[in-house]
Amino acid sequence: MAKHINLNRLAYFTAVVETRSFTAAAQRLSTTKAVVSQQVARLEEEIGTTLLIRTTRNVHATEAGLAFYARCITILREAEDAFDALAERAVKPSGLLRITATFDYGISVIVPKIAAFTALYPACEVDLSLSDERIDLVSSNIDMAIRVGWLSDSTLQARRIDSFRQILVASPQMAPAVSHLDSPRALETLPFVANSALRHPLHWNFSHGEDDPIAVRLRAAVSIDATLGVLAAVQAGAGLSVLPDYIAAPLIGSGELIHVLPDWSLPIGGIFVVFPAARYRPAHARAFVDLLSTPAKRCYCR
Amino acid sequence: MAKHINLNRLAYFTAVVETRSFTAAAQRLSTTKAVVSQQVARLEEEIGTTLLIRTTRNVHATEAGLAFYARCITILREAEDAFDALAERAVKPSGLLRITATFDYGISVIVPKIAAFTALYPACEVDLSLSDERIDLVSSNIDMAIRVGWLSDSTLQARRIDSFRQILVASPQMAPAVSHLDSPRALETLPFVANSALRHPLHWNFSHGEDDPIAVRLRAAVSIDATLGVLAAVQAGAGLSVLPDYIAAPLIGSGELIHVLPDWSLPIGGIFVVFPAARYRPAHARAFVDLLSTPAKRCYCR
DNA sequence: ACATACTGTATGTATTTTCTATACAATGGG
DNA sequence: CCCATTGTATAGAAAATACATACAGTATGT
Repeated sequence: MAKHINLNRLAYFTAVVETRSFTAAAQRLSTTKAVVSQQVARLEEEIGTTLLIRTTRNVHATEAGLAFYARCITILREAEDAFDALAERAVKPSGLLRITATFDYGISVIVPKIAAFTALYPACEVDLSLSDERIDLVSSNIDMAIRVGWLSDSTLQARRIDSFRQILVASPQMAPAVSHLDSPRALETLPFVANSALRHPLHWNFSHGEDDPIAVRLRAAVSIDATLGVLAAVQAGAGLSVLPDYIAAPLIGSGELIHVLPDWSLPIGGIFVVFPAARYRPAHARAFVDLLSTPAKRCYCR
Repeated sequence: MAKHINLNRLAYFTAVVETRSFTAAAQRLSTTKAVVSQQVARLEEEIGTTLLIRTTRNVHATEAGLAFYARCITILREAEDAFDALAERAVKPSGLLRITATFDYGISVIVPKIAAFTALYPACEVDLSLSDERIDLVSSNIDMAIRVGWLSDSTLQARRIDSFRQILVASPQMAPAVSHLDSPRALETLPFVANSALRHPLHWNFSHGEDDPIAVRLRAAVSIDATLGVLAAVQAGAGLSVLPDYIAAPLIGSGELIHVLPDWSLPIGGIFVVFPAARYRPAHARAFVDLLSTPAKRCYCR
């Protein structure tokens, strides 16, 4: 068996056959005739067959050369098509985009974005997986994950696409107990719905203007490991809790929740999009991130 | 438009997809994993798309990579077929073999050889062009020419496959005039049929044993430019002439011609097969030359 | 839990291949 | 017969590839 086949030489050979000239072939390939001559010579050497008969004035293919040429052009045509298809895919978003996001942010922010995205790029399909677990992007073949809070795993490529405020809320039925509060200290005796998905569900730093933040340790009446569950508990009157603005703001606006201690603020969190460690991002992923990064016209608080 | 496509990288990529491992792919290609890694990385760089997602423990193709892989395997399969077809053609004689030969030698020697050749290689067809002219092998797309005598054109590749004696003959009806001759000198007054296809149709050097040859200049009663025409003239009694042994011997054996001055010999000529200046000879041409070179069991003179 | 073996990648160097820039022999046209 | 043009040859430069090794990360086996 021959060592290895060098497919790159096929292009030189076909160019010579088609132009019936080494010089013209060199021009078409924008190289020199010496290179074309050498490449074709090596091709013939590799396959041990004379493909072209050259005189100083004329070039034409042998019988074997003609048969080989016929195969070459289909091979080259197919290769070109394959590369073109990739290039098109790289430029024009298409195909299936697999996303994972947390329940809360996914439902309230990502789903509307996806709707806008598929309207913009009809060639794209989106598969959204809502889960608060940290799924392995590679083994699940996921193009991007939307993660809320603070990044822990640093091996993956991430990009901050948004930030969120955390808001202390209560149900309107608790208004009598919370509307007169003027310091976070007073919260320590009130029932609190803990979000056990957080790293420190009961420890909160409240800031007021330029003053130093006040660290408060709350008392968990209920612990739930999903933000939307916390919301339900709060709405059911189980206690106060902290919710991200993208959840709380609409409900505060509609009066379904009340903003407790509105002059005090909690740390700002980040929304990150995380990618598998791929060198080149597919076009649909790039396009979706662009859409995510465009400033939404939402203005939850204030 | 991208610079240039390097088709050689496709083999590396497909090997990784099929083995699901860079290491295994390297083994299959009998190279190192570092090379495979680099080649695939460059392929991805060239096309600007991530084809494979690698973790330290696992490799699998992206959506784009899978689509590209599907195209790659057909391309590689076709290329392999194309090269295999060439190799087979180089090994197993097949296809059309174009030969040109002189009328005389062609008819008396080549045609029987061709019959044997096509019987031996049923996949071969032979196109024999009988002509005493020196045809241009390249422009006529001829695989080999059988030439008789002495080579003049040295740019072509040639190989001596046979030699022939030249025999002074006459028709039996001239026997009274020639049977008593004992020296070539006596020929100068006899009618001679000149073969004007030769370079010096009337000038002949007769040798006798170890003596110096005797140069004789003959008188052309008739000039004909084809050996078979000369034969016909001789048989018609137009005069003496010199014929190659492969023509004369059978006729002498059957008594249709007589050998004049049988103790004197004329220069030995060569039979040459001439090829176009191709580096690699097609298999059917090689096989035919092999057949030509096998010593025929003919023994015309003596 | 921890050592281990194995993964893919990175790096530096050697080797091969390809390119560039000539010069050259051969050939056909004017 | 001169001259332009053909394909090839050659040497040196540049690039690509191969090789050997080292490394970081992670499954696996105990």
